[in-house]
Amino acid sequence: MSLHRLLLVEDDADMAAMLAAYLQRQGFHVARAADRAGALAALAGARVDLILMDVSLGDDNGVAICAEIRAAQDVPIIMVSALSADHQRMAGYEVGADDYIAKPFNPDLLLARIRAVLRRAGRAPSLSHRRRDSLLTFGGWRYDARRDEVTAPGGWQVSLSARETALLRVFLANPLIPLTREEIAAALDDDEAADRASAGRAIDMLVGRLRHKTEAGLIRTERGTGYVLTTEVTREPQ
Amino acid sequence: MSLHRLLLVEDDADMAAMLAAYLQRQGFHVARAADRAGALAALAGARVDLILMDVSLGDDNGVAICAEIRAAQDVPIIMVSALSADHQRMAGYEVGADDYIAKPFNPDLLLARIRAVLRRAGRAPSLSHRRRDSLLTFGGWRYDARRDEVTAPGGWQVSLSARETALLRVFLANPLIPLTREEIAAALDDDEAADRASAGRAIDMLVGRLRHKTEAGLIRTERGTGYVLTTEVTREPQ
DNA sequence: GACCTTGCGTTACAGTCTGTTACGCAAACC
DNA sequence: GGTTTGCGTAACAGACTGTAACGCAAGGTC
Repeated sequence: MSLHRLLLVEDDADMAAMLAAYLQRQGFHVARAADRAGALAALAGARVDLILMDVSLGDDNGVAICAEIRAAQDVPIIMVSALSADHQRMAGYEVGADDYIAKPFNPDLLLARIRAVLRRAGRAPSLSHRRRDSLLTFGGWRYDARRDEVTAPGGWQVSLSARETALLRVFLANPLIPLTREEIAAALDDDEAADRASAGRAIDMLVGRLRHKTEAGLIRTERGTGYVLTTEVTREPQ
Repeated sequence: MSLHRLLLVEDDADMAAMLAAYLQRQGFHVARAADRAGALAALAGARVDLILMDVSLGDDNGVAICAEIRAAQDVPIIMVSALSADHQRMAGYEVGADDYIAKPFNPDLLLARIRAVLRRAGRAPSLSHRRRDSLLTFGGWRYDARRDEVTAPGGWQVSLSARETALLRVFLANPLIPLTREEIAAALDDDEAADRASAGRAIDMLVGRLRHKTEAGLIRTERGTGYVLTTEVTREPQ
């Protein structure tokens, strides 16, 4: 595999130089740009495998540039911010960044994330799949597919197990539509085995647990049929 | 699995074009018809897995056409209406439509309903991203991504836990390349927690367990670095 | 309305999975 | 050869998840 080409978009010259040196030592080709114009020029000039972009770029807005690039090309982007404030973090996501890291960061962690994003980008299908529905809202609740985080209307985070999260995803993919236990089982196991699962009452238990953790009328029972998510699901409006 | 074939019956050319483009991008084959005659012709010409029909079609009545098609064939139908009035909705159901959606609709909701109807109709739904590298061989071993089955050279099946399977996938995606624990952790959690995981020795344990179950020199230790899969990985010609 | 049947919610429980800790061996370094 | 560092392994504990059992509630029948 040839070397990966990173484009570093950073207006702080010292930081940019340090990062570039570090990344080159780690085996990457590194191009640098300080502003929007430079970034677009670099993108036009050569193949770029991944962009590392500072959120705050003097006059320019990194988030806006990220969205602009995203709209035109399919280049993975990692946003870098000096602020770890949460709203900034969210802003990075909405725009379609593949990952986010806050300064000051652990160089090894940055490296791990770069490699993870590159690896994910290499297997394109899952990437676009995740980006599409990464932030969903339903009845005041939020689900962040990227981090598998569920947030209650009050802002409290609810921790779900792997299977509960998978179940929630099934419901979110089929809002307002009654689902039979067989359908749920098939969707969960991503394969057959629906017959086996439909025999027992594992789905009932799973729904019960999810319902208990969300403790709202989110999931209603359709007696004799199955279960329904009672709310619409929209992509993050905010 | 071949793509699902949708027939779009819609007399508004702009709406039809937009919907068709969207659905094609989502991985469906889309045929279009603007009226009753066109719809029947399309049905006669090729297999159709699902019909998306506007209720109001100029001179023609979508409800009547729906009933007509229903009487002749067993094709799932989703009715689309510009009116969200409930009696209309009921009319759509009575006529034999499988579902109903009101314009303007959320594209994701439409997609979810299409998938739900297709699933209920007994046609295999599910994601295609697993299919890509479904059969991998490495050093005499085989991994079937579709069934998550691992087969030893002798033909014996080895059962791996979810996490062990995920780890194996990471190695298979990076054959002959030494991976640090941080990289492995990042790839496994598909996100951060690389910092947390790198502290403990969970990865060591995981590798140890996988190594024990495969009990071969498949995974070698790179002292001071991490682990490597020692074999090439090839895609099975099926 | 009284009674019965069926379906579901809930609790208890057990098996499995997975990360942490501790200990000992092996490799590298002096 | 002695010491240090890194890793393999066993033991353990906590979490996750499916099964079984019990009881309540919704519908159905009279």
